[in-house]
Amino acid sequence: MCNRLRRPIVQYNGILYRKEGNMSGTQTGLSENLTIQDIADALNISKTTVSRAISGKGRIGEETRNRVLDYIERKGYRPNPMAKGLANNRTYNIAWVMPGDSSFTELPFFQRCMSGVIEEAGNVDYDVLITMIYGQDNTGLKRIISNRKVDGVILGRTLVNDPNIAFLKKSDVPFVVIGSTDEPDVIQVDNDHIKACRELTEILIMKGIRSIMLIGGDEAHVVNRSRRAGFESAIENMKNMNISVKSSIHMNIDNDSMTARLVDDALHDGVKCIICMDDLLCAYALDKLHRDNIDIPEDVRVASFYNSELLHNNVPAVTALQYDPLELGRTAAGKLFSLINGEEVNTLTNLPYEVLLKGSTQ
Amino acid sequence: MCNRLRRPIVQYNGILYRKEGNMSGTQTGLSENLTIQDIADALNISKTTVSRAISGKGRIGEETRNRVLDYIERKGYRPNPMAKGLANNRTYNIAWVMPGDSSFTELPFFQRCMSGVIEEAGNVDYDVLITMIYGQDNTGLKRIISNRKVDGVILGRTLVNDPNIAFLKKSDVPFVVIGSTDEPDVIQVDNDHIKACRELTEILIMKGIRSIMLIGGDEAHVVNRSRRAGFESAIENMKNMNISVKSSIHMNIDNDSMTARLVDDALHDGVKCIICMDDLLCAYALDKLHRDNIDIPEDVRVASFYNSELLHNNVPAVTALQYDPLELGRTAAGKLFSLINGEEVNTLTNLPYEVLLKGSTQ
DNA sequence: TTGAAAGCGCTAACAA
DNA sequence: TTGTTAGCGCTTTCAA
Repeated sequence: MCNRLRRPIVQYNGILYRKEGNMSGTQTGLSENLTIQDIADALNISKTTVSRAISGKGRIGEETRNRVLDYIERKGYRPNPMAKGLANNRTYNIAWVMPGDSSFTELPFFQRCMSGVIEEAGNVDYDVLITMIYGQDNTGLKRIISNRKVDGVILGRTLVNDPNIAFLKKSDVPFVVIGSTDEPDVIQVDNDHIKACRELTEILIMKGIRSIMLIGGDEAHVVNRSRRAGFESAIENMKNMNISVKSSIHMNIDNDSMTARLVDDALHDGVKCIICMDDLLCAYALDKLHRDNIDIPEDVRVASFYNSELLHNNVPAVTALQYDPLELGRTAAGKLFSLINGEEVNTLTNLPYEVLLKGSTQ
Repeated sequence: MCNRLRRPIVQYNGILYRKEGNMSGTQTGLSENLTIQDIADALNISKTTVSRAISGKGRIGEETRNRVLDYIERKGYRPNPMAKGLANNRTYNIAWVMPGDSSFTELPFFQRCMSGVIEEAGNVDYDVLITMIYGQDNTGLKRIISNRKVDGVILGRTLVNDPNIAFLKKSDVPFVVIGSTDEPDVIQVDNDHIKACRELTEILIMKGIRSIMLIGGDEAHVVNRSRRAGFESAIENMKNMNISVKSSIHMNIDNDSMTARLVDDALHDGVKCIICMDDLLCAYALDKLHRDNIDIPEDVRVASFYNSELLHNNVPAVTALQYDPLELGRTAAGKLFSLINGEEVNTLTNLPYEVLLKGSTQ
């Protein structure tokens, strides 16, 4: 059951005759598995001409082209991607690579990036194949590459000394990363986290805050290092302006109890502002503060270096940096298609960000 | 830049000679783009023989086969999927279709199902192409189907009168749905929600609860109708046993304020147990109860027809039904590959569930 | 047990 | 402007 239709081949005297036309009066109203040969036969022209009409490459008479295009339109012809792929050495697929650990996979960030990638791919009739990296295990990616299942790859995030980047560089497949890396010659699409975090931190300090705690995530992730660097650079800048700020930084925090403990410490030490590197950490911190009936912003201010739905229902609204992951995905895919088409692409692209100043730091 | 290697074709006197061997001393240690012809040449046998050694089909000498397999192993040969696909009329890809509205995409449920699908696909050297349905808009799915980019499709959830199921049935592409449907002849993988919800409801009633409110989601989703049916059937059963239970059902609830209002009503009406159809609704309800300082289970008991991380941090722990989405994904993919290989597959598969009785209904 | 050759559906170089 | 033909890398039929 469920076999695709195949044009019947009829055999007489050991000679193969292809049955003319196509056999389907289909339910979808589309002729299935029509080939350019069928079209050529129907219009009394050659395959080449049909191919030219479709691709737009090579000279072809205006009238002939229209005849072909009309016919194709009417019959709902779609080229066979396998055949095209074989002839062009292309798959018309790209890969989207994202972390497989559920704590990351489920972050809206990656979902949105992926949507952007899919959207952009659809525009050029490409599809998106998905694979996950589970910790160190990138067998999925390796399979896809060595099987030559895609024309390019988008890496959803970057690690410090990223083994996947190293692998992709060697693999000779075009790729783009969402995020930043020190690795040279890698096409990167990112937000300028250093600048954004510096800006937000400086704004808070300018508001008079003189004691800040920064709660940060896994240092293996480039983005977390960038956020830290932005924060530190703000503190440094202020110092140069003779504004001295007491600050502490706590990295590699990844669960609610660690966060709660830090929040306790902060309150105990008279910290006036807690900045969290991402939405999840911030949600943990807010949770803890609410449980303890601490008033925000009266008792302590709170800000997040990444905004998301997780923070949307909080009262008061949370000051945060806002990015557009959908656009990151779209842009990365756009760059990748340029690469695939052999165009030059600049290495670094920074997308804009917004600083949302809300009640939590009033 | 970044173009794939192509074997150089050298032309003398108008005759094309393919340059022997392959040109790469590659960084990956794998010979790239080796073909069966190259292997045949190297071993002084024919393409056909090589093909036979690889596929295992057709007669071939033990020794020849081993020579070929050894060579392939050493050189890291991987067949070109485009060429194989063209010859076999296969793509070696399947599609995973899930709702694109962010409120759904981001549910852990779909992520896990997808992981299961990807895992199972990897086992048979297939890859997973992803597409999303945005409300009524299934152009992505249509593109994939009419472009013949996949050998089969897995639909991540079912709707009442699902237009995607109708579309796929007409399309002649094998497909499996995760969820249930009234549509005949559709391969379905699901949990028995009716039975599970009936069971949990009956257990709660047996514990002495005589007034229950059910808060449910979108009735366009088959799963929500099933959960409702299970609940109703429990009430009915109890009635037949002369246990009369006061109950109310509220469907199509999809945000926190609607939920909060219902919780208010429940408390006002002396409802003793609030059951939510899914994790998100339950999280909304718990939020509201905590804000109002209502004691669980003393003042009101709470249960959920779907367990997830969203409920894990609640105190007390929440009574809920538990499923294994990863296994749903794996199973659905397994069925799909059977279909693709022309095997018979039974239409209905129900995976097990667990009833977790926790503190929230003590 | 092995090989020659045709075919999958498309592109592109060359000829007309 | 159009057609002929070879080729992409694999499978499969038929013959040896």
